[in-house]
Amino acid sequence: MPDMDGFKLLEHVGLEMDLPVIMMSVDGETSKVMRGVQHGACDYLLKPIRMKELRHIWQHVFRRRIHEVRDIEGYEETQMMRHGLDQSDDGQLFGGGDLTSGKKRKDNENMHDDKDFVDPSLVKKARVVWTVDLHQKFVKAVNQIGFDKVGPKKILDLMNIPWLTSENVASHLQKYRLYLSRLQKENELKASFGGVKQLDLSLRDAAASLGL
DNA sequence: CCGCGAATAT
DNA sequence: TATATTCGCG
Repeated sequence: MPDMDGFKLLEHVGLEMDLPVIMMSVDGETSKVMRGVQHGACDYLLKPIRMKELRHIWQHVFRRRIHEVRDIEGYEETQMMRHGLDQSDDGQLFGGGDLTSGKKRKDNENMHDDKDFVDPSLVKKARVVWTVDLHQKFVKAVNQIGFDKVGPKKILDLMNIPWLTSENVASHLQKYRLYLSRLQKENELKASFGGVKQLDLSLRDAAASLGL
């Protein structure tokens, strides 16, 4: 990336993609690390990264998530301002029992022993973006089937786009129908009350309430 | 169980 | 607003 560094990328991701970010760099300068974390990175790991860190990398995301939840719910809990610098190898990423001195750490969700699997609840499924291109295929399929017989499944098949689901199509179809009915409604009104301007709104409402 | 689609949620 | 998810129905 000739014209972008990790920080700029971090900014873009945070702004446009809603993905958790963990920065990695050989540069351990405190200011850089803080900058990364303060700008939304879940953590900042120093290279070379050790296997243990990698194995527990999800905890960085999870820890941050817990903080967010607690903030919202108004928990106070004095969490030491720890930015990413706890390079302490397997260093208790959750700050072990140290912070909450004395209290024993119960089997919190933290204690996850299941090593290697990423919590699916942390991974967001990408939203489908209905680009013009995609929409055109959609419309094409709809017309090809016939307005009356359309269903998400048929459309999906005709569109032939593997990653698309029938739910995606169903959702879009719902919107599409609303859009069409809106057009139709306007046309009907214009047809019967052509030039009338000021009364447009009240007439529409009257017609609607009468079930016309 | 499946496919829909209206309602509702995010 | 755009898209996702839920839920009752046939």
